[in-house]
Amino acid sequence: MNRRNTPAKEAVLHLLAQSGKALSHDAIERELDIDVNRATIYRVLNQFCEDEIAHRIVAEDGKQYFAICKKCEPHEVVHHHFHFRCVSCDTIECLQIPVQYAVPDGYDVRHANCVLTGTCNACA
Amino acid sequence: MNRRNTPAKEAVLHLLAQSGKALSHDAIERELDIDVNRATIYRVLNQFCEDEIAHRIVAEDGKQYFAICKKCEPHEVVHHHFHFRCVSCDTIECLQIPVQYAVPDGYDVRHANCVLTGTCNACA
DNA sequence: TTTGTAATTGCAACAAAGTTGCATTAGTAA
DNA sequence: TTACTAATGCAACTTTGTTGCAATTACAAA
Repeated sequence: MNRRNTPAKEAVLHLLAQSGKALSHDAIERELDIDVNRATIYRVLNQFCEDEIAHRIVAEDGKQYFAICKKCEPHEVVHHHFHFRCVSCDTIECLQIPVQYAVPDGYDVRHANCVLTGTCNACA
Repeated sequence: MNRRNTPAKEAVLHLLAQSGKALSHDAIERELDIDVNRATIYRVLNQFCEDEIAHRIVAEDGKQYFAICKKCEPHEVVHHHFHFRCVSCDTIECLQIPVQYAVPDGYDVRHANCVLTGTCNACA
């Protein structure tokens, strides 16, 4: 499936890159300059994840958040870092802190979804 | 608000305790011996979390899972351990592995939601 | 430039998870 | 037994995310 460049993709990509944070679908829809249908935004975001342009985090609110973080560009085998959700400013950011663990024998970890919640330094 | 003992609460509590895993609402509804309304199950589960009898984990599927784990009974200030979701047997269990991190200055962590995903030793 | 194909989009309908208002039922303390 | 109020069931609703389908549109090839 060849990818095509479209205004919707460009706008979402730009927004994610420029925000530097993990954004939920509704935040993206709200902050986008142009009008893009909800379904389209989801499709674009899912495609970004498929193509490993962005990664997806599921927060405690059960919602998906999408982020592009340069630091994890060279996708490691276990490209996992903590995320921080600030309850005050309601944003999620990627922390450059690797998730460290040692699982019991026989366990095979393919993915990690780690979100810390609290207040960030800007809101302290 | 005084708590009352009811068949629904007892059944859910017993199921959670006996399963030893983190269960989603629908798994609970399915495995319960008695019929309990969906809304009631949610209310019971939320109450357990409020009373710190159980804890809630949100997995990558965006669903809430509830668990009672004896090991974390004496609720530490930061009572956080990893959870493991096995994609093969579709269960979530509490790992007795503490979540370790060092957040940047000014960040105040109140809660952690960490789920590792892969295959467990039973399914390897 | 023009054209053809398939990727993309919008719309509407849908599914799943979870919550809530309200009337009824049922613990439990007095 | 009684009275009070917590708990329940039901139905309606909200939110998040997905999907089928017809209409557009990006883009490579002619």
